[in-house]
Amino acid sequence: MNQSVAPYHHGDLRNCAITAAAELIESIGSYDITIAQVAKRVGVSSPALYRHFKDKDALLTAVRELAHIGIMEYTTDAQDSVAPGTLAHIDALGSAYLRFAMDKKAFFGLMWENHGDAEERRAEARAKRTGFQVLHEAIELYLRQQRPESTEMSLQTATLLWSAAHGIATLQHNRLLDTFDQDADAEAMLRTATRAILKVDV
Amino acid sequence: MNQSVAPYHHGDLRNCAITAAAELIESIGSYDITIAQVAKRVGVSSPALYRHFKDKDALLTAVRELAHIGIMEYTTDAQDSVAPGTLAHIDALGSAYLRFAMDKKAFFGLMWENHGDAEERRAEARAKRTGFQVLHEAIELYLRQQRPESTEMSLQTATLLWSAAHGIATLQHNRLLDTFDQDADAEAMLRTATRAILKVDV
DNA sequence: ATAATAAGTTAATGTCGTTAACATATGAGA
DNA sequence: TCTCATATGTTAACGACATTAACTTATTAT
Repeated sequence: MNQSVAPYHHGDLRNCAITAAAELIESIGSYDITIAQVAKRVGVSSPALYRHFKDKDALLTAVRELAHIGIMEYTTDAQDSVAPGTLAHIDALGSAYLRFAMDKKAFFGLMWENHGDAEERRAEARAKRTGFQVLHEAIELYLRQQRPESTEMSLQTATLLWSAAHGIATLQHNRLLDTFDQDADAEAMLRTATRAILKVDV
Repeated sequence: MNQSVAPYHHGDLRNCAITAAAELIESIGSYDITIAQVAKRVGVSSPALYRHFKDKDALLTAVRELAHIGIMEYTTDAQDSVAPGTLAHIDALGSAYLRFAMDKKAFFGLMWENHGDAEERRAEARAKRTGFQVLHEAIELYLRQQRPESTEMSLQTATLLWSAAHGIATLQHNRLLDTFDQDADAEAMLRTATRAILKVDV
């Protein structure tokens, strides 16, 4: 049998360690954590974790997966109350992205780091692409309905809009938005960017 | 006398250490360096550096200043060949930003980290604001000449354009642009974003 | 010339990631 | 049920690192 979860001695150390690491990160607001801290939190010795993770980075990679799930939840929730392919839909996706970045600062920072071996990176790229697809589909639908002549640009448009959202989120994350413009409002900025990029008259 | 540079035993350890750290960062393509590595490069013992820097982060902060100077050079060069306040001027600034991000990957990554004590952070915020001012002024000039009715929006416009550039640069830096769109071209994207945000017909 | 101080040295400390060597629990098959 | 291979855990130990302590030497001001 090759069940992915093997409750031997501890029961489920691998998952507990991931959860503990995530909690730790959330509680200290930084992903600069220690194997020893995680081990202590689970009530196990540090080397025990090496039975389940190649190294510290493998543990963080697992936490990054959690973060991807987390942002996907924000995204999914955001879509519940909007009609697919509307401008409101696209706004809701952007807003979810910005809210996740602020609510879960440490996770947001962590999930865009890129360490890990090639295999881990490939897996993460897949997760990120999946998140991107949601935006891409919303935009493709929007363009097909509102600007059919631009439908073929949907991929470029989605990439650009994601970049804008990511830039706003990142700068806000680093407190730079305030530094540049005391009155900056991330959500308003993204709405402006969205309309400009989709060429909707404001 | 209180000369900021005091050439005692070594001559000018402080500056040499900063330079050595920068060279090291450039050569390994990562800002994950070690006090010992820097000390060795300068030919001095590790603790010697603590006569000049409160801690490792203070050294990295000094390197960040170098990085800011570096990006400012790209910016200044970019402005040499363009007429102030033109669209070409704004494009040149954006292009310089993207080129710096790719040419000096490690520095670009380092300069947006925010560690350090409050004092250091304040100093860095000033440097960043100075860089931002260049874009802000170019945009203000552009709007005054081309879209006088939007001149009052220059600060918001500059902040938004910077965000877009930063997002594109960051995603490219993390290899995510390729992940989303195989054919993504950062410069072309930024030009598109610029025109959309400035509401110039393409 | 000398005292104060600036700037360097080696030794030592504590933390961390990681591996080694060893111990024990679990499940599969005799 | 007994036994063994293996999975999972423990403590001890190592090397890298940031940092501090204690000590030494060079420079400057008097």
